[in-house]
Amino acid sequence: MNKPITLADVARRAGTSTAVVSYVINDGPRPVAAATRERVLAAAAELGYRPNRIARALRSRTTGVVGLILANALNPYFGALAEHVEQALAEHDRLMLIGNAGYSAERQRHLVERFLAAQVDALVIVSADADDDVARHAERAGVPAVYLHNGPVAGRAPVVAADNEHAVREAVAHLRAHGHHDLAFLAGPDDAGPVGLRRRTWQDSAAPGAVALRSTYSRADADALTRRLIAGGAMPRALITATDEQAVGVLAGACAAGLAVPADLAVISLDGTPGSAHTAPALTVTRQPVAAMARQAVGLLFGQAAPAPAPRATLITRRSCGCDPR
Amino acid sequence: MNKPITLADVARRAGTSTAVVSYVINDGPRPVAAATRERVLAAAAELGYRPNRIARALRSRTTGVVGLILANALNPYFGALAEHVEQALAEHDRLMLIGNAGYSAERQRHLVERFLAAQVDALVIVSADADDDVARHAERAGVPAVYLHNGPVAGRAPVVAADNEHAVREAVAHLRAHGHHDLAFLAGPDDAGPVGLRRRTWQDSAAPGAVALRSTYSRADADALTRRLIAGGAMPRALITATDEQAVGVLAGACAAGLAVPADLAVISLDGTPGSAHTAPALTVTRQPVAAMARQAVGLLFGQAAPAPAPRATLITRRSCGCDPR
DNA sequence: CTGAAAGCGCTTACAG
DNA sequence: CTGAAAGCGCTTACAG
Repeated sequence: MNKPITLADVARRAGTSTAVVSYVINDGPRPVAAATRERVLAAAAELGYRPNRIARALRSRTTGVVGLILANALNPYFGALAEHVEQALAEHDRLMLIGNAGYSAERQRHLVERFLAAQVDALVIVSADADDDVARHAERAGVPAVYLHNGPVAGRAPVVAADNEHAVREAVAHLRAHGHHDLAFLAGPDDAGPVGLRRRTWQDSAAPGAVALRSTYSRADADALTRRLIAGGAMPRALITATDEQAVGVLAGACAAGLAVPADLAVISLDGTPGSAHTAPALTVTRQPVAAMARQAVGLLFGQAAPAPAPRATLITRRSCGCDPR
Repeated sequence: MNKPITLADVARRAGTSTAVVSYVINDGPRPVAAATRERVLAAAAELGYRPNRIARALRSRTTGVVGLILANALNPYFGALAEHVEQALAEHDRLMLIGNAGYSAERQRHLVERFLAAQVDALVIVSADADDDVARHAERAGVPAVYLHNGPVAGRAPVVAADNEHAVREAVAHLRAHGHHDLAFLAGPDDAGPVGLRRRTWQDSAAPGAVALRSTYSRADADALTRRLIAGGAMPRALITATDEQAVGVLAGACAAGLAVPADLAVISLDGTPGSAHTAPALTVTRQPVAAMARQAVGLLFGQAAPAPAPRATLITRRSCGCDPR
């Protein structure tokens, strides 16, 4: 509660001006004599000086804070993305403000406004709605923005996404190698974003005539759908799920209905979150390169990375496709 | 990129002073004549004025930002907590800075310093290490802090936790009602924090002589432990797991080793995250009142809630204990 | 009810 | 290499 030490306090103690103290603390932009620098550093240390970032932000128009907007914070795939964004940001000595859109375009817009009002230096958007180019608001305010995983294709802001087609082709090839010819696909509620791309790739490469199964991205919905399909005798023998959350729901539904995975149903999921290694049975997945994606997005924000080729997922074979690691 | 509108711009346009504009924008602290207020509001709207929060923060020494430190952001239980904290904060019109300690006391200390330097108005700490009373640093800086779920018992900052003993007793009673006498317990790596309390409650109420099983809070570890126990013929018939992550690992290990849940092994977990409803088989849990906990913690920060009784978990029976909802 | 002005703690031309 | 000073955009006593 004791009043904080300011630059002026340090300057007084070191017998110099605030300008010089600032130069020492920030290592620039002007040189300082070695002896003076020592005195300043000593004074700062003795006083326990900590710069007031708010004052610095007001003056230099940069807060050191980046906003992350998440389509849905409770989905572990997005959680993993957030985690890697935080790490990449920490390496740039930036703090992360987080907001959860909960799959709502309106909440997403609201968050963008709030974050801009908070004077974030930049925005990373894992969009809840690829049709709504919210990055425009940031652009208008002169704040750089980048979409991660999902964003409007026609917008001005860059979109960092994985090579979704590649992942699907890996899954298709692997299931075929297991001898499956009819490959079903559990898509999202609509064909927006990366999941739409995954659905279309499956269609083109594996099942031109088939119609995709659909559910929301919640475990509950995929679980319920699975039970319904099994009850109606309409469950396919081999299934690719667009996301891990859906795969987990499928496993739950199959278990509840007494259907054996992989004996009666082979499953491959396309996210590959860490949790997929410990389902019952363990999920075969294409593991999306979330760390690389996060790093690329943050790099773009700090002008360090040129637009790079989309990172590719790796196929991780486990039990659910019919492989048996034992 | 066009230069932002300031208070002064609005004042000029409305033909008044910046003081009056400020009074209008903030609805106080001085009254303003209705006519003047109208002019100001009109000018602000026409200009598209948005207050600069940084300047406001420097002057009023309050940023509208609260820091949340998470023991481990990738654990869905903590994720759910974070989600509810964000919601409670949004209701108070506060933004949330988030940091992940990754179970490291050192990273946690570092985050506290970073957040204090960023001038957060308050701190919510889901502590990675109950022995390290990091809230003291905040207190010294005059920043209110509250621990959530886990924190030092002897510290000055309040700790908001659920009634852990109650949850354990519910689980014990339910397993007994299923006819189980020997109840094993999967605890954490040590007895710190809420999990320690859960372990001791199990010990006292169900198995005074027994020794608890232990693993870290990762699915991988609980999975591996389970396989080892099964391979060694040492798997108990009824198990309470301290956390959902461990329960999920147990289910995965049991499935991999061909052990049937609940026929050969009954399981109850003590977190009750949303995901527990869709495991294979579905987990019976005591659902911790995370929303109430988050709300209580945030309430304490804003001086709205007196220390309240610890919220209690509810038992949700599903398949893994031997109940069959069908 | 309103206005002129100080000041929050920094950064950065500018002058020396 | 260093210092005196302006100014970032607000809020808030203070005087009227």
